[in-house]
Amino acid sequence: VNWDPVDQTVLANEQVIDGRGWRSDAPVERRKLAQWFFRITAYAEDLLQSLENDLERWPAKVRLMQENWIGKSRGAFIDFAIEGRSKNSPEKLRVFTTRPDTLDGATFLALSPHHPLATELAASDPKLTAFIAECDRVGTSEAAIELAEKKGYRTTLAGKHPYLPTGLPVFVANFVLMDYGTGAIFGVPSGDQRDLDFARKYELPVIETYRPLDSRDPTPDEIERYQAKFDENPVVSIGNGTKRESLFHIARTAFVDKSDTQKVRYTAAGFMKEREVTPIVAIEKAIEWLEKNGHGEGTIQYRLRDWGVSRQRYWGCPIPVIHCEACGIVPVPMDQLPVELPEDVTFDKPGNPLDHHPTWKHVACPTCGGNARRETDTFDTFMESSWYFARFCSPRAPTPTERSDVDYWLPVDQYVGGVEHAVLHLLYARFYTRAMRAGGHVAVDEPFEGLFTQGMVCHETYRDEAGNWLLPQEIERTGEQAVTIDGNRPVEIGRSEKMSKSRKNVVDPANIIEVYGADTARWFMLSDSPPERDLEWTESGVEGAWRFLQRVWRMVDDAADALPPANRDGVGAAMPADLSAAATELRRATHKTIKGVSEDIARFHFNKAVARIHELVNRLQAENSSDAGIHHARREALESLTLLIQPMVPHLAEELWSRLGHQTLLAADVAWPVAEAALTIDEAVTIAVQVNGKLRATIELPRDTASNEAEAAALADPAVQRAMEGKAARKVIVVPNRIVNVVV
RNA sequence: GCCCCUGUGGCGGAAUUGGUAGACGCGGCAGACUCAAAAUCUGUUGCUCGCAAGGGCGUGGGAGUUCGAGUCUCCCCGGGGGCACCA
Repeated sequence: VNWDPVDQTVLANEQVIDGRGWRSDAPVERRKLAQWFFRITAYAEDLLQSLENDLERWPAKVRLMQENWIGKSRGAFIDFAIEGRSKNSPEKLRVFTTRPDTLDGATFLALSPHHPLATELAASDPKLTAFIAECDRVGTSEAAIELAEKKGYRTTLAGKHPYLPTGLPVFVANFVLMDYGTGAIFGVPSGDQRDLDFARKYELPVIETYRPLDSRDPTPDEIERYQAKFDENPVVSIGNGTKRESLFHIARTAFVDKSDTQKVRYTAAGFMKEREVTPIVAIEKAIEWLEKNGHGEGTIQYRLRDWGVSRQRYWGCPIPVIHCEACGIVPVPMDQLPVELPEDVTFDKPGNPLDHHPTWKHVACPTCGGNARRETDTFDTFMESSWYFARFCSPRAPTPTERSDVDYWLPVDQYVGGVEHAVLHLLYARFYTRAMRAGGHVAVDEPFEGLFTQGMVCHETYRDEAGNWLLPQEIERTGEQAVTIDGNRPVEIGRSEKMSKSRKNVVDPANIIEVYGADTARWFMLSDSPPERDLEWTESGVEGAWRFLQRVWRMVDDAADALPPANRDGVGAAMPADLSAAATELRRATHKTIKGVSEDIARFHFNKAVARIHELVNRLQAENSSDAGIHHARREALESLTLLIQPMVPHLAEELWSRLGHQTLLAADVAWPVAEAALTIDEAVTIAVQVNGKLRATIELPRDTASNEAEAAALADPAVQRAMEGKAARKVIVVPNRIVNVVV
């Protein structure tokens, strides 16, 4: 773990900045601590499989992020015989590799500084002890790793290659991780850039294992030039004990290719007869050979690590465990749960207040009654969010869940959240649900059937000449420039970013609601951009939304008195049988809008739904017919409009409903409108006519006009004839109700 | 470094999934109303040549497939995100 020696607490990777604690600025150490973990790795395969099979309504991006995070790798354990070891160390060193096919090129072995063998060697080697301590001082942050040099310490041990005479010196190396694979690796400089860099540094040979099929052998001239360049670190190639020529193409760049389609040529490959195969095939051949000859076995490794849930914090749920000298670790008995936090804690010194508390941690052992110590670590904050949805189904139940309730409600039909939880909350909750299933608390595997990841709200950033961040209301914009409101100091306009308190690019919803009302704020947010994308908050955009809502109100208010009486039961009045053409056209517009908006909302395309509503309003305002039927059609249109905007602007919609003469409550009493199918289809269609793929005319035809008639109509169009320049049509493509393309 | 997404007017974004590119909104321009302004309304608004009629060009760049490409394929460039001593 990352340990902050000043604050005396574990830090998450995100809280380590340039190798130092984010608050204390002290160099972070790596420390081995007794911590509680949840064995999420036991579900690695299950979690991975369900990503593909059970989460169709999750965004592909989130599924991919989880897939990468779980990080499944097919590979092999290889056991190398070790020479020069002490009597009680194991005979063989086991390494993990995803590329057993490159075994020919192995020229060294490397251990993690925390590998048991390294620890053992360090006991009698002060220099190695110092080297390991140095490795520990380097933080685990990205920046620290970037800066850290790849360093190795050459031990007196040597590994034996399974079938080649190559000697394999054993290093302890700072870049080998203890918690992935076996904590030991074999190095293949020709097939891995990092191994190549390492080989250069410690003057290890580079042995080719495979090369592109189309590569040729180097000419003597090239070898000479190559040798001149790298004479201090010669590249040699040995296959089956026979000396080969130097390999210029791996001089500086390792050849790393793991294609499952592209074959490569293996230059030696003692584990198979074939020479030209894909690496994927070669990997399986190598595993076969290892297993048959007792040098190792095929395996699958995951990058996913167990979930460390211990926190040295006061604000958390105490981990319900008691440590007893005599009985070991004892769970707190059911009847003593929940363990409650003491309220008389102090925060006057660094570290965990629960640990400092004079009495809280001293308890009797539930098993033997002797003196025992309560666990003072608390659970990670992600614990609670991992199962709240199950608890919410029956919040007052005496048990964690009530099966009849969770069976009824779960899984969650539609979950909405930010993508930043892709490999935090969303992964933990999936794991936790599986654990709850195993414990009989729920019956489902997956907590969230559908997932929608919405974007962030963004705003421009502003700073004064001193570099201080300014709130949007502290500045005044004029075109491209901006000045402070008070002192007319110049303001630098920065790029738009996710709203945050630290950058002050926030807009207080209370102000917006005060000036424009909540309906306007909602309407703008929904209309501006698709919800999965970031939203750029702009004053002018809000103004526009506000203007539109004013327009809708005026339109309904002006029209209401001339309409036929409202239908007490709901939408619309009975339509007269002999509707005018204009009225029918208006009805079509209404019903097409109902259909479109309903579909858009179901697909989360709120901005498109808003656009359609705009179109209907524009259409209604342009309507200037005055026959009797139009008033019926208008009532239907206005009431439908009111219903369609209700989910987005509920206050306005309720007012409109009332103004339209209704006594009922729109939100509670009135059903969502249903489009009449016959009215959602136009009788005439506009068909585009192309000549050689270029648009030359559009023609109006009745819907479903026969292809030969559409063709004739297209060819008769003067603009089309002009474009054809008197030539005969060689070919005419007709797509019904859509397009006619004339090829001349 | 590896993996993924993305690129459309001045801006946010549409485009029935291979069939009229730019819906709708913001912004701009012109006009009406007004003593004037605000508000509102009308028209116009991809670029370009043209008095006009009418052309030409156009979805980051280049090639390809197709009667037809924003949409499909390949290469390149830009932007964003995820992972990262993972052997």
